[in-house]
Amino acid sequence: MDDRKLEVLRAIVEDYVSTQEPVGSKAVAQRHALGVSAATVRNDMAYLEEAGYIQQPHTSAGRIPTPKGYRLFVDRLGKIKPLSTAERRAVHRFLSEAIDLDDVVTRTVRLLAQLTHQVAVVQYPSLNRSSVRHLEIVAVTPARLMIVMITDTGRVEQRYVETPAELSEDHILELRRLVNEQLQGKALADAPRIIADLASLARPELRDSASALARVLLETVVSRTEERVAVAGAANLTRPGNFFSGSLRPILEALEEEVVLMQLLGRADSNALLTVRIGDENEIDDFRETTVVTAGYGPGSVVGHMGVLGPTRMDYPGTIAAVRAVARYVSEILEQNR
Amino acid sequence: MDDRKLEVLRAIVEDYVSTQEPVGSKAVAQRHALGVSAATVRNDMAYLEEAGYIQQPHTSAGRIPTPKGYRLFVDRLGKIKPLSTAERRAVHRFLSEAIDLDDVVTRTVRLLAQLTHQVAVVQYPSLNRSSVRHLEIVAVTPARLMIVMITDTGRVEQRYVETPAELSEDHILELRRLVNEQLQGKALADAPRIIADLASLARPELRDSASALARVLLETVVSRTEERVAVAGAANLTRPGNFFSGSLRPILEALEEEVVLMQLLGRADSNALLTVRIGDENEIDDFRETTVVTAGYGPGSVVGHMGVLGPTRMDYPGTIAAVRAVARYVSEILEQNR
DNA sequence: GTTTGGCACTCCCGGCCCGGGAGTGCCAGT
DNA sequence: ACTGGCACTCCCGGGCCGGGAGTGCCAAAC
Repeated sequence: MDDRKLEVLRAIVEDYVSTQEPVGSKAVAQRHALGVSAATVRNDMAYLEEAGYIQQPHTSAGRIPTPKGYRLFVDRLGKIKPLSTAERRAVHRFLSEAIDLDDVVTRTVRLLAQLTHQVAVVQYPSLNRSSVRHLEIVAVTPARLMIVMITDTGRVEQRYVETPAELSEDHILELRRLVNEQLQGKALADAPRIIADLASLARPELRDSASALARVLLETVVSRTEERVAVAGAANLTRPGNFFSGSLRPILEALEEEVVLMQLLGRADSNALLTVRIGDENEIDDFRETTVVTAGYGPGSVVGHMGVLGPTRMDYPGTIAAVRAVARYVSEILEQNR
Repeated sequence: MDDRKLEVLRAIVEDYVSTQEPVGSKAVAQRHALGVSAATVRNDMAYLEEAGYIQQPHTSAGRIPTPKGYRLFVDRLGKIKPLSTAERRAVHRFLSEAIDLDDVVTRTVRLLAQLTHQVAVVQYPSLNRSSVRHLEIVAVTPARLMIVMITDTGRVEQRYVETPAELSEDHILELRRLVNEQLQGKALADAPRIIADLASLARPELRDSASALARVLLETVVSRTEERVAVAGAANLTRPGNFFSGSLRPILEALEEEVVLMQLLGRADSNALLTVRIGDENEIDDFRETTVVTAGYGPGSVVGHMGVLGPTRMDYPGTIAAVRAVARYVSEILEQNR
């Protein structure tokens, strides 16, 4: 595979991304000073098509890249173009105004959508990668408690507990001390084990209440609300160029399914800095024409993922740069708030 | 205005809503046993058109209702059709599984979207219609506090406070007692007044910290995150019949703008049980072809609104019944959790 | 006076055809 | 190995046309 052939592929990808129209040999020869004629480009194109990097929508049309072609472009040809300093400054300013975790996530997802003109998805810090900062127990009525769990990433979870007996103010203080002694600073992944022993550590008269508490706590740390995600920029799906061959329907539906979104953001265990999944690499039927660019974020270690979702014909260098920059800055913020 | 003319209007609205196609005189005469011929119906139609209740998309097409026509239908003709018992049971089961306020809102908005096949919008309980259940103060570091406010509707707000001096465990206990004594059970609308005096009630050595705390508390109760809303069912915009004459773009954009959504849900001060705003009654340009059905909800008094948004050609009786039923049941749940 | 059947008229809609244009593949020449 | 030329293919948009649905009006009937 010739150097010039690679240049031709790059030209096709770049032109197609910016014009959204199949690109012909003449256009490539003229607009990118390759120093060869259109006929030569045609020969190279025939080769690239044979090799599966580009294709024709129909005979006698220009060429468009295949997923395989985009893959080669991303891996070997695209030079990531960093954000402008103005953009960079805007990111910093906008994110540093966030007042709490919810706000950080909300702002992040909007920012990503706006920077990339695509649909953005941000996962809330995953509970099983966080640790307990504090557990609070509040009496709502004498036999009804509210427990509030605050994690090191700033997530707050609350649950109600019905206790078998009425509890005095002192009892509550005691329970609060107990659970915090045991759980504070511990990783949530380890919490179930600790919680199992919780009741046995309480004084006999409190044991029943403690085990009711433990039951709800356990539910909280393995809760199904664990994987929350925020979405923004759905309107970008209707941008002229972002038109998907099918209808928007399945995409819009998928965007409301947490399960699907989590699948798109990637395995929870992946610690890769940045991932680009192109077309059918996504393994979900409705996303055959979709590219997903994701990055992990977190203070030190990865606690969640964020990403952007758009048509395979996207501006890869720009999108990758934006996702990476935002993920880095959010990580910094979480680091500071620890 | 003749009784039969009203029947003709009802027939037109019902047929148009179900078929999405202009309805002609023949269809009306046949399908709705009016006992008159098509020619007679034509005369009535001419009258209804003259009066502004229906219109022709073009000469020699059938008629479709105007917003004014829908309005008359809703006010005088539509008999609300209650949910089936199966639906009713599904609503109860689905909502009663909610584990916290967030979950209630999320489930509600999905339920509404699913029941009505439209876009659903639910406002979180408005802070200034709630009261304080409990305030929690947690030391993150000796000079950094986290305050968590829990309202009677179950909303949780958190903020960080940097204190001018390091505080001992006892100091924190004291501050916690102070703010709870002053604020517990008080309406948030009254809170600013109370907070203003907070610092003066603290012991001299805590006064600086108390006023730092008060500043953040004040910010919290008048916070701009006050009006949170949840949206679901955007995919329903792409249903065949829900096709808006323009593109989806402006609608999708509006759905991500809290300000616009709040405007659609209606003035915060409206206590009307149920509101239907048809077409240009919405006073927002992008929603000229949209109907919004909203209801207030809350334990006893209204603390927020929920609603459904769809094309003017919607199933009014069904939608109204669904919104009303869900709003009632959510109110019950909030009542129980108090 | 209201209702009805008849009838001419209007307008949309889908299918069809057609010419222009863009792009290709191939070939012979450099 | 590259280039210019050329015939070929196919999409696309515009224009044309006939069928069908629905109307408005009128004269006759109830």
